[in-house]
Amino acid sequence: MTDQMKPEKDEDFLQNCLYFTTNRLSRAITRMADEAFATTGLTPAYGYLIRLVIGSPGITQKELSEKLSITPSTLTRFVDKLETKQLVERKVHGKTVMVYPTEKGVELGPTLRQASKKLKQNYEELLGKELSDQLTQYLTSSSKQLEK
Amino acid sequence: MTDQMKPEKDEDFLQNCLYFTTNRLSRAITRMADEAFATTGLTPAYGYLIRLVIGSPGITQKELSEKLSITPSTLTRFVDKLETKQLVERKVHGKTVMVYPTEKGVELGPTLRQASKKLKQNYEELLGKELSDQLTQYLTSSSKQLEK
DNA sequence: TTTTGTATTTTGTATGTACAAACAAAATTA
DNA sequence: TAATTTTGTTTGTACATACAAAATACAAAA
Repeated sequence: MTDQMKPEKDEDFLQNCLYFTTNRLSRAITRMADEAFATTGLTPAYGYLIRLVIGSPGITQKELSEKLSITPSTLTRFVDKLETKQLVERKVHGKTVMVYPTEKGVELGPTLRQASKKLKQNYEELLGKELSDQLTQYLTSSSKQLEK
Repeated sequence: MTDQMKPEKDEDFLQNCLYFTTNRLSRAITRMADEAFATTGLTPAYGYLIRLVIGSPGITQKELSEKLSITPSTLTRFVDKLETKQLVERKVHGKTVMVYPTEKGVELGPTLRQASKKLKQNYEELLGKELSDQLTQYLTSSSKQLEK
């Protein structure tokens, strides 16, 4: 296993970098996810946000931003948009804001779960269930460690 | 191993979704990468682009967008900015554009490699070399499969 | 009660990125 | 050679996202 056997390719520094490879996959999977969610009228990020709200009506924005691992400012914009579409509503309670699903929001729940399911089927078909699961698990644990 | 033993948590649908987990890690590692590259005056994406140009002077935009797995339109914007900073220059050749590093660009090379190295050290410290390497490899092979 | 601190949210601004459409050059076909 | 198709690039526009600073509101101390 000498150096002559595996010549260093020019672009290896890309393939070996976690930053690059993560973002590369992010672009690919986001494309797939957008497609799978096209029928819902929402992008996947919003879909997941609504599902959290449906699952815990009255959840605060703080909690939402933590569960989604996005910054509070981003969350504010997301909720703004969902409120405009009348899928959720805010109730201010002192300095915290609680978010509730509207009836229309609740009705969207099954459609959203459906889209998630289709997305999962799509990528599992390309990657295999093994790799998908393994990768997903690694990603979660790595995120937790890096977020500290 | 019955259902009572592992109660489904509300937010499991997030943790189990490759779309979500990938983007979550993407946000975390991008934050780290931005820090590591702060000294270079460029964000990591631009840094890698320059390194490719230094490694293959005259590389076309098409090739660059393929190696970086970004769309041609995004690449155009990147090269625009690097040209403004006088780190690369374009030479139009028919309908293709060839990109060359300027002297200033070449000089930046070592600094960029340094930053990449520091980035890698940083995340390996948090994740361990094992996991980092394994994950990176999985990410590359998954991307290849999903990009088809 | 006023002040001072702290936590939550919002706003201003910037970046990376995509898609679709426009454009321009080259290659193919008639 | 003229017309058509393909390929590479650019531009317009939009979205997810972040950070830093401002606003808001409660809590604790003076």
